[in-house]
Amino acid sequence: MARHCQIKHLGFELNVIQSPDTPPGACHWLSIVVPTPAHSNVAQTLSYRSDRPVPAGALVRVPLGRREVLGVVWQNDAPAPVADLLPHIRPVAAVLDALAPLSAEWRKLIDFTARYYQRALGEVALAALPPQLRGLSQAQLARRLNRKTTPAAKASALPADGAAPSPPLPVLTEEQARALRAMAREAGTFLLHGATGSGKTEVYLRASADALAQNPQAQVLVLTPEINLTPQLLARFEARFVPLYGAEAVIAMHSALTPAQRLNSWLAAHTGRARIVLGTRMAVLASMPALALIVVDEEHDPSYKQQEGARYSARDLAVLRGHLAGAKVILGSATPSLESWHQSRPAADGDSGGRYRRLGMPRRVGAAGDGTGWPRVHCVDMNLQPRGTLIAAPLLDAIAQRVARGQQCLLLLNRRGYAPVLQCTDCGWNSACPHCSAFQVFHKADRTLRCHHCALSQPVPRACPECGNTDLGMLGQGTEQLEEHIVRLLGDITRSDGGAARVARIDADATRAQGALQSRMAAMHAGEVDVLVGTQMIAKGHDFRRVTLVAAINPDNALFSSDFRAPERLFALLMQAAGRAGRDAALGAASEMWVQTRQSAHPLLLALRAHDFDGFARHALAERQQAGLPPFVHLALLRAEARTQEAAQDFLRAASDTARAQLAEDAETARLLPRVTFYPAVPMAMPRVAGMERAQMLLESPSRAALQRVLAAWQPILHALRAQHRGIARWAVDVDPLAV
DNA sequence: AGCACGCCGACT
DNA sequence: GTCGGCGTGCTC
Repeated sequence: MARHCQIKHLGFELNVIQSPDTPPGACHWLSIVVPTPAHSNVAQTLSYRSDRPVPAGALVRVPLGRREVLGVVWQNDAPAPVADLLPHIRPVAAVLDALAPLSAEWRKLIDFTARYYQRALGEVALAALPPQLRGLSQAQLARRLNRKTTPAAKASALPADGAAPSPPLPVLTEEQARALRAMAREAGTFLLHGATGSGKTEVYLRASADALAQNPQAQVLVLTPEINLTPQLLARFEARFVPLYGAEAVIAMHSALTPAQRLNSWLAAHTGRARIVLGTRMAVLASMPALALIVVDEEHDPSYKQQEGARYSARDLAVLRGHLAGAKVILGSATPSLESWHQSRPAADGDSGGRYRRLGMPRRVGAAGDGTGWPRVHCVDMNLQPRGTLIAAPLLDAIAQRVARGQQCLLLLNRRGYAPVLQCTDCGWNSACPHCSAFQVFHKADRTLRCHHCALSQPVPRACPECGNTDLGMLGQGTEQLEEHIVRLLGDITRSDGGAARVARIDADATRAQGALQSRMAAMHAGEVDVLVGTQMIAKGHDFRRVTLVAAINPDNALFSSDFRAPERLFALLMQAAGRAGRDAALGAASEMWVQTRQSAHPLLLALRAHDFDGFARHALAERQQAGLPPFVHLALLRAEARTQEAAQDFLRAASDTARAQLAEDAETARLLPRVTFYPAVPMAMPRVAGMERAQMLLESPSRAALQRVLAAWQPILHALRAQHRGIARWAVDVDPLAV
């Protein structure tokens, strides 16, 4: 082969020296990644040949079975495949050489992601590319690229000569300046712990400006939990950088884009035309050849963890990617995840400290004197309220006063619908979903019973389906009922302008229609709403300048959840919600946060009252350490779905037994076994969804590496076992699961 | 995942 | 006699 290639390179026609088992013209063996699903037995890369050299990272179209698919060259001039495979090797169909190859750094990132989260390389690689790229031929791609660089597009994309002077930048607070100086001094990952209103976004903007100014190619990646909840972040980046670098320089990347927009965004990032990519978790895998800075806003947000397919944490991958690319990483939050908090602990005696550098900004911008401009927290003890109270009298009073003064209120209730359960007062029938271990929720707006876990939706029965009793009762309260309730209670309250109080609701039901969320948010901003009722959707991202009262109506569930992260999430939600009140420092001191609870002495609520994240984190981390939970141990889950709970658990038990037996046989893996605990298979917290029984098994280890090695060795065992357990509909490994 | 091939019921 | 149900099996 080598001789053949060498001579061909000199321009000779050398078909004569080909032996019968050598395909004509083939002299470059390529390992190529193709879109193979996680649960397939296809190898990670497939071998193809090409008669001309193809660089690693190149996008190619290759035949796969009857189809032609998009692939990425993982290794060029790979060693010749084993002899019995040779006759099956097919040639590459086309090389999309209009595009620069994907960088080695990107390939390393994808490779790590696939291995760490136990998925097929091809699945991860192709999922990171825009779907439209799969269907594009070489010619179509070339046309697309040309269209993007027409003179007209170029002219409009570039800032005008002698552009209007950009508005003056805000003066930095001492804390902001200090944080920026610290980031400028060293490389690595920073945890920016900044109170709501302390000006974290301005720090992101300045750090981005620095990175972009240092190198005319440099790119910045900004991750945000949900882009439609944080339009203000995108608006601020555009306002700051479009005048400097042109309209094409700031692009969005998220799943709500049309396929064409997604392709365009990806191409802009890949070619370097985009200097700033602002996106959701998917954007962490975008090709950005000159990445210099990654910002992860609200780094504690659970939506950074992908919940299907490759279940990666975009926040964790951002840190890794920063390391691979030599880019700085800023993790920003008012309530950091306990993982990041622990990872950023300062060095102390006997402890070399975490790998991140922690930077604090406790003060709100414009806070007067020594105050922090933080709202006061009131806890209402619901044990002292009449049974069934939805809004306690003192809270209602406070709301009425605010409304009369022309100020806005936010009421948080994390339950959609009117009532969570419908029940017969006679025979005990209730609205249990026939397909899920959950209740169908009563939605009054369209008179339906709806299960929030499967698609089931049916008209509300007029009478009990079991006994015919027409007296059906409701249990619990949701946002619809809260809205109705507050409208009635505020009926005789008039606003300062003499009008009636206006109530609006924002939750997944109220905002299903296209643009409904935006229009309701706009009405709120315009002051056309006095009281906004909603789920946690309203606690995130949006700054409502005139809100001076925020109330959590019934947050107690989270205090007793079986999910060990529930308290952390609740604290973040309440802290975030409190931050919505009085964003203007002038109003901040006059603002209030109300919490209705039966647990007013709970340490979490005491910490909230004192605005003491450090205290909460210290307490929560001590609990985690004692209970042997992350970040002090590493977890992985094996999940299985089957028609019966028994079948699902049988599979998990077999997986555990086989794994331990096989791992023990090999000296290399036997060493790891004592370091990894296999817990018994148990039903999931929600055991039945859409007619499928779900079970899971927890694996725990103090060593990430040991857990990884065991999981990797487990993979082929699981594939083989699946064939024996026919009842298993699906199985998946979840590394670093959010909830167990 | 696609997309085959492959072996058993109601129709032009 | 065919059209087609989706059960197993492969993809360099």
